[in-house]
Amino acid sequence: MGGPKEIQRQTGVALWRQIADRIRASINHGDFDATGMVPPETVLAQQFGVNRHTVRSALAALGQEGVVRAVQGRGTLIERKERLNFPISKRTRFSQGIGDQVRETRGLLLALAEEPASAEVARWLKLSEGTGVIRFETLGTADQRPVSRATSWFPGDRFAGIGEAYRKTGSITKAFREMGLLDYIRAMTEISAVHAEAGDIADLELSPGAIAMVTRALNIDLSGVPVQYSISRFAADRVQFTIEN
Amino acid sequence: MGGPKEIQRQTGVALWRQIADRIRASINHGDFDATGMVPPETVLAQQFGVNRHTVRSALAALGQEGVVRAVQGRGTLIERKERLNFPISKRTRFSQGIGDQVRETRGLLLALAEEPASAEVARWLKLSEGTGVIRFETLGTADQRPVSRATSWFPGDRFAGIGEAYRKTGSITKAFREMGLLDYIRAMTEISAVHAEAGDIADLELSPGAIAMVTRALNIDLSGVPVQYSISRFAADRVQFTIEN
DNA sequence: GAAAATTTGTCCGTATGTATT
DNA sequence: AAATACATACGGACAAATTTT
Repeated sequence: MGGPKEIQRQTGVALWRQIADRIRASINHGDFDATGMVPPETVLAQQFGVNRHTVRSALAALGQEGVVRAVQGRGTLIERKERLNFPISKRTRFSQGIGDQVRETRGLLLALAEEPASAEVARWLKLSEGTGVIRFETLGTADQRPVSRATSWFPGDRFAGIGEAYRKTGSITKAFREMGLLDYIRAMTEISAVHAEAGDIADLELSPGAIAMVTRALNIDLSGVPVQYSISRFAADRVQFTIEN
Repeated sequence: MGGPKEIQRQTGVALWRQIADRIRASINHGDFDATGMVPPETVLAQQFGVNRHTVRSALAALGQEGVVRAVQGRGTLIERKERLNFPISKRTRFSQGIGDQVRETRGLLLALAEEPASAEVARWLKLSEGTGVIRFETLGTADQRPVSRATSWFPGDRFAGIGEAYRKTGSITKAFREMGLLDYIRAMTEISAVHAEAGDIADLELSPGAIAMVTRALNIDLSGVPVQYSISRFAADRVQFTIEN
């Protein structure tokens, strides 16, 4: 396909938008399946008979959609996506819910600290502000792909040593069990969506402009005492949530 | 603040990124509260000592974040955002949940049609594929701002005439009541986030690159019979969802 | 391992179109 | 009608990252 593709000027539809639509269609049609990449910008520019910058605008739009991901020096990769489903219920656990969808799930402890509770953390954990809490920074992966980046807080007195337990097991549920907490309940989950920030892009291997779904969740024990408050940031193009009532 | 602002070249951080960060900071600092708008691109370009296109890259990034919204011929408006909270539970209803957060909520019926059920709709409503269903296209607004754009399907035989009832009342709950269905339950809700498509941008008054949260939900009556399946698209920067267990 | 080629990223400059004031 | 302001498109130059030679 050497000749210039049929895109039209002065129609009220911007060239970059027409080109983006055509490239998306080609991707969906499987034209680039051999390489998994879009042709170089210079090649596309020549094929469409436009300036390279116009092609870049088109690819930028597709990047925002999550259809492609540009890598400097390498090329523009086509993103394949299968979404993991996270069921949210009283029994919500990270690894359990998606256990049947992937081969391997892991929780990696990035950082662990003991600190005084902020006003927000204290409110959710029903502690006095400044009480000692344990903070986890964890990365959730499924099949070697990062899926979520979470910050969790636990009451410090009750769960001293939970860091070790988590390192050993790679699971909050199992760590709780080692600490004598046999069961817990998801009391509240809040979900919103934002544009990925620099930290998300690094931790979750996202492209700039990607979407992060942010959840704030509270877990309580069977007598209603808060045991974990966490803020998680998910790679939006790799997950969805379901609530079954 | 007349002179050129301090942005640095050759630091490994792109000029447009530095400028975006500075403009965001100025907005948060309230520097532009008088007009509610960012200064014109040409002015910013001069202030920062860069080309207008570099400023445009910065503003485009802020547009993606939802911080600003450019309007051709007018200027670049600063977006104020207060997020509406949508509780999701067995008793989930659009207007009820957010009733205490806004002064006025409305549901507007954009389109109404009777059609044969697609495979997907039939599966959720537990009908045979091709059975007659009623399709609603509705726009949800809160305080004159569009919040959600929903497509809903109802079993055609049971709810013939529901369009009229909805037009009169502006509420699904009340329309159901007029049809003799006094109560219903939210059985399932699925939440994901995507980049807004052209339709979202038009209906929800979003900027290109904004985020849409997509929910798929099923309502059933008290004996478990499906009464409504709907796919809704929310302006992500105006909403959040909470699940209370 | 080093050099060259390839490919995307950033920035500037200019011109013209389109929408609003 | 004119001025203002954003939108699109082109052209060039160089930087940065990766792959190939």
